[in-house]
Amino acid sequence: MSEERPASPALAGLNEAQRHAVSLGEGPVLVIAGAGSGKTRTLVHRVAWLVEQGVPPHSILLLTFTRKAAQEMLSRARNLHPDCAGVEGGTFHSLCHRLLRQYGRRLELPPNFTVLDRPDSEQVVKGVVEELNLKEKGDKRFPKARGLLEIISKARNLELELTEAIEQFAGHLAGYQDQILAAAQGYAQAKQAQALVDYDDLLFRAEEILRRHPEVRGELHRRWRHLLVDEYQDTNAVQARLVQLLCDKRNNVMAVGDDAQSIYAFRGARVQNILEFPAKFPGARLVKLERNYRSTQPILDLTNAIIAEASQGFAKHLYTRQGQGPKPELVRTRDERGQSRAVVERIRRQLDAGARPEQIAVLFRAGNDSSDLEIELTAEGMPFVKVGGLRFLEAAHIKDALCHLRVAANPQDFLSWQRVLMLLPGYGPKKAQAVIAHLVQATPPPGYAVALSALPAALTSPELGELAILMGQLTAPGLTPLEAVELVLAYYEPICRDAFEDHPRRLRDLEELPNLARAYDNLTDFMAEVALEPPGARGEELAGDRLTLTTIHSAKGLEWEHVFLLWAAEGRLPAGPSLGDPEAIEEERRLMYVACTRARQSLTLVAPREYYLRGQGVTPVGLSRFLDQVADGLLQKEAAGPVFDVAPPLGGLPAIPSSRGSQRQARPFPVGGQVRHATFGLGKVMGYQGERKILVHFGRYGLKILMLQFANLQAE
DNA sequence: CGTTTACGTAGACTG
DNA sequence: TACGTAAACG
Repeated sequence: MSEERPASPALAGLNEAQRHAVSLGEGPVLVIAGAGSGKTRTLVHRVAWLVEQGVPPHSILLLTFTRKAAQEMLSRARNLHPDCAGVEGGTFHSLCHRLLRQYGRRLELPPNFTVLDRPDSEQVVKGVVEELNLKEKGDKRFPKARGLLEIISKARNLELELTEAIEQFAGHLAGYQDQILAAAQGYAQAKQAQALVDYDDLLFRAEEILRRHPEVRGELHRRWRHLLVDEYQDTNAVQARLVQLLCDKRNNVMAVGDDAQSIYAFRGARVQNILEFPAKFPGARLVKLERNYRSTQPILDLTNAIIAEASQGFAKHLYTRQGQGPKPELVRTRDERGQSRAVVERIRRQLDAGARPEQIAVLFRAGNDSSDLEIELTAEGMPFVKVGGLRFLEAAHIKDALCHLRVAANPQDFLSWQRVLMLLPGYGPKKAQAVIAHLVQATPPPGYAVALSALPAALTSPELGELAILMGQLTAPGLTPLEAVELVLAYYEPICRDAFEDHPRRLRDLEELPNLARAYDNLTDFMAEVALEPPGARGEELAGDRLTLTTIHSAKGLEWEHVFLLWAAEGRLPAGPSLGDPEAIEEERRLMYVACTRARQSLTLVAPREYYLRGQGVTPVGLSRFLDQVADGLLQKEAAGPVFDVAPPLGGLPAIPSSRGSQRQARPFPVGGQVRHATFGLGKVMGYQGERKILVHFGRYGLKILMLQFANLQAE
């Protein structure tokens, strides 16, 4: 590198374009940062540079896509200039949350409001549907709470009338329009009545405050003089307006992003925000970062070719001085099993060649696209972490525990009350509702604990007495979140033990809660932070020495030495539902681009020639159009060896040729017999898959394919 | 008898 | 995992 060494640490070690962006003076700036072009580095140095220039750290606000990203950037900035410790950072949602706590009273929102996550919102919607009797008995086609919420949320995010959203995204539900409208209205009312706020509300209500209250705006303008926004390509319309509202006349805003990596249109993100930035902020300076520091030239050649076909966006062409490496490899396999085996085989080779597991990732479009591979990896004894699956916070047992804290923080949160009450033996929906009806009459805390002990005899029980005691303890003044969590765990652990067969694992999860709570000094803050950005699923800390399996969405911003992409096939990437819609196809293209640009050294794209489609049986599928359009020379095309192309015997389950692993006894359990599994409990043997896998149907968990070697089944 | 609980089965993208 | 239905509970 030929860059000179400036005296300023904030300008050290940057290339020319980066240094230019970092050291621009006042006024709006748009940084178009190609994949791997040092976007984060640029933001970090910009923060440090501003501080070096004498800008007070607390007057700088850094908005990022995840809280973790903000923390990482600020900690790196601190290394450049210690005063950066005072810089404020977070996500749009966390910012709005803070604003609502502080100024929410102006919208008649009490400061102890509860933030609803997705499943919470579904519960509320479900309650509304029941209460308003929107669904006719036995109507199977009536949309589920999840579907209703999807439309409601989509309409809000895209800022459409609900009727339009139905028409556009759920034409098949047109017949239910009135019910959907009523559900949406009831949902809004329920939220208002119980001081509940969902993710969308956080943004819209914060905007409302800023719009309606110039004095708040003024206060914030005096507080934050410089605004930096990361991942601008994934902001939605409200977020873009929030940025404008947060800027005063000087428009000291730096937006950083890559229009080629916009992959959240499905939830309202607008690529247009970044494309329109120069128009919205007159005088904006545009800086393009096109030098890539991540990937080898052959990988960049491919990704450039993929994105070159995109229909709109800032023209840019990434280049690197990283030098050469292997061409991206395209592997066609017969079917999904072949895909899994091809990937396992190659990973094995890479590990043998000295690669570290944490430097290898397997990417895919949808959460379930990796299920077969997961079986294969488990069979081979290759440990992995899966990112983008169920969130820690959404696991039933974690929610159970947290709901106790939530009612302590916000006694009006009847949704959480319901959950808390239904954990008691003998309390189902009806009885819980009856108890809540009494609570509604009571005065807020400490009256709630009292009200619980003053219920009519028919509604009480010894267990409810325990709960009343707990609630009394939780509402004690000056209780720290840590103490509160300990109290709840002491109460909840026995319940968890009774409720779940796999309680050992769940209890281990629960042990994490005190650790999380330790960092907060009041309960309301703790609850809000946990709801807004749940701590990574278990595994995040265990990630060392393991492969990563992740959805492309969750891989955003990350990189690995070796990257595999599963299902580079029509119908998967691009995904089936997108096929009819040109804009959706463009987003799929960007997904392919994001996936491929995660790779540093090697990139392997796998595409089975057929897949199983529910209802249609085995269907042949073509190579993803995004790879088909690309010049031949860019890919190393490889058919997987014959071992991957073994045809499954017709009419039966495919037998897997197994090379490793010792079989003790071929089929130790009779088909149709009962077996017991430590986690899944009692199940019925449905059959075998090859010599090593057994199919068992477990009542609660459905059909499972288990490795005989590891499953530890007991005949029953 | 109304409720709770247990059971069996269909259904799923992406945060 | 979630929902609808059927058995068991009180």
